[in-house]
Amino acid sequence: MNITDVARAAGVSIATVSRAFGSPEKVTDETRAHIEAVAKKLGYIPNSSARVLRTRRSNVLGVVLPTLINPVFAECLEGIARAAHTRGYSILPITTDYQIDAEARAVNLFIASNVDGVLLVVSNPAQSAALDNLKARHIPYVLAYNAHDAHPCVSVDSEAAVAEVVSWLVGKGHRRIAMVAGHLSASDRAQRRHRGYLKAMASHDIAPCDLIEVPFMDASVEIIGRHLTREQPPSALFCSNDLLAIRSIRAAHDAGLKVPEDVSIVGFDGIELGMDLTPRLTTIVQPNREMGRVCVTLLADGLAAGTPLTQAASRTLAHTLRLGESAAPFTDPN
Amino acid sequence: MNITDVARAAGVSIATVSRAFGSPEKVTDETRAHIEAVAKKLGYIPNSSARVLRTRRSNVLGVVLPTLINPVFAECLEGIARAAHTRGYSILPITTDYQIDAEARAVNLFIASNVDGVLLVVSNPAQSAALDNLKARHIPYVLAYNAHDAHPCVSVDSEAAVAEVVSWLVGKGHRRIAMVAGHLSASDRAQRRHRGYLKAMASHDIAPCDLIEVPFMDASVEIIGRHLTREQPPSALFCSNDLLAIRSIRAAHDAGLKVPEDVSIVGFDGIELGMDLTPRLTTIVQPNREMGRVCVTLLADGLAAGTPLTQAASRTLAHTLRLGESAAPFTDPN
DNA sequence: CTGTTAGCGCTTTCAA
DNA sequence: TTGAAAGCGCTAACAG
Repeated sequence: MNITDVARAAGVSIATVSRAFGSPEKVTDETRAHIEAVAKKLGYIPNSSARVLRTRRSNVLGVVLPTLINPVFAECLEGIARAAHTRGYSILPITTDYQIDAEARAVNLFIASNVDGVLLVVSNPAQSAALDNLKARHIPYVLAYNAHDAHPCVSVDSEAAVAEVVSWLVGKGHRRIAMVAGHLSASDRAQRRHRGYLKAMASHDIAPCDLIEVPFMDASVEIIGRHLTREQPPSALFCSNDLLAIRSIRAAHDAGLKVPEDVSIVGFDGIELGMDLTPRLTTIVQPNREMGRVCVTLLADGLAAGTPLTQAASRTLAHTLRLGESAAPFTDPN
Repeated sequence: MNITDVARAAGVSIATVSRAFGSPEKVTDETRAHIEAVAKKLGYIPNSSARVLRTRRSNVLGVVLPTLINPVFAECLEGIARAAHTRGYSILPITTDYQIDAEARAVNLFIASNVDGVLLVVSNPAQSAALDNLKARHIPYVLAYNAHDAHPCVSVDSEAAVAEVVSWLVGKGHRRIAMVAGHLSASDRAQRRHRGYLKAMASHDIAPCDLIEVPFMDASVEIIGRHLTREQPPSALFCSNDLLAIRSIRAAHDAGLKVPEDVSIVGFDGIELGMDLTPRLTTIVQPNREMGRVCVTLLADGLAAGTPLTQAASRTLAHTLRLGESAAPFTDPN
């Protein structure tokens, strides 16, 4: 079932069939209707491999994300999918599970697939074979959540956001505020947030606590628990993401501590689920869906205009501090 | 940068380059190494549109899921992605947001893309244009989470699972057990679970409560709350999925009820997050990743064997009841 | 407005 | 083992 079959059945040339589908305005309403009817009866669907091969355009955007288990990226992907669909693009999403070489593999697949543009969340934009490859081939790309001078990025001002939430905690009387993060080396996001934490603490003339680094998600509850039960435990935990905040709440509970009475816990990301949790998560909200939407817009507009996308296209989106129930004013346990 | 460039640079014919990539054994080790070196230097990546057009094989599996916001499907997709990668397939995932016509559109896209097989979670397998289309074109497909006689399906025994958790509640003294679900019409899963609930209640000679139907996720907390504060409120809530269970916990809290002391709440799905919540979710665990893996295996094996996939290939995977902290023995409030 | 035709990059006979 | 050449389905000149 191909264009030739349809042409024969409709009694027209393949060129006319092609036009009826690709540029309907170049064909009489009558013949177009006829061809559509015939095509429908035959169940004809144009072969996109052939079309892509011929036109060198796929109307596909490649998407590289760390994981979909973290709802942040699932939400972002929903935003991407919706915006892409609106603009006539399909998406080809790949998850890397935080493996850097998977980023490069994904990009190779995208190149083979003739994607028109790529949207990525990478580990380290400063040093990325995947990005080098895209740049060398002049394939338009945008980074989401990452922030780097040399690349077009859509992100929030992490340092400012962290400063905001840390200042809020300080304003509520907290002094022993510890930060919880995954491996800092796994993402520039965690590093930025950590830097924000250090700066914020310094700006309030408070000594930062040692970073609570959680190398494996499985062990996180246990590790956080150890820090909550040590001598002079923190009265507040700033978690690098909401998933860690959820686990911190669990760890507190296991340690016999009440949240927020005994320990305040704040997150970062603003996953939608956080609003339905008990206690509601206090967190920095990033506009995750919007983030995806803006990336697609940048890509699609650049593609439409034929202008290459550069770092100048970068956008910083607004974040908000969502006050939930997982953080409260400091109360002296003594 | 195409096969011709590489051939020229390597001083061989394009056929030899093609073989060096596609069937290395048909080429001398020496020439293969030479071609690989040249190709690498040139950054050559074979154009898959051309390959697919020529071979009519894409090594791509289409995947249709309702949404990735529900972690059940995100987890399943992780299983799919991993298994697909292992077997040399890429995946092309599409989310429908529970819109039936989006299922059909996705399948059309898959056909245009020459996918080798399709994995779906549909709304209603009994009546699905998407499935009809796949069947008519002899494209191998498997359903996940759905269960239907006429299609190859990978699922758990929902009715048995629901019976298990309801019996557990009854065994703990609960009698007023209500079920919470989204629109029943939106998925056969919810319908099956509801049927399981009715049967289980009947088997214990307990009158079922009216179904608490939650049409929109946004309003769910409020709606569930109304049911918890009515005259003779249920002492236990069986939720059709974990996301609803989380919202039910929220609703209970808002109504001034303690979970599980005042009301027991159980879910269905076994999302990984449930284990880290406070209280830990009591729920029926489906092997979500495994589900994805099995689907891919079925598809890939069928493709390798060249045998069409039929309902005979269906698999029922084992579920488990995970006892968390959100459900406890019934205590009379008086 | 419609038809003819070349060719996108690749795989695969068929011959050498 | 390698090369020459046909052709997968489609689009876009170009001609009429």
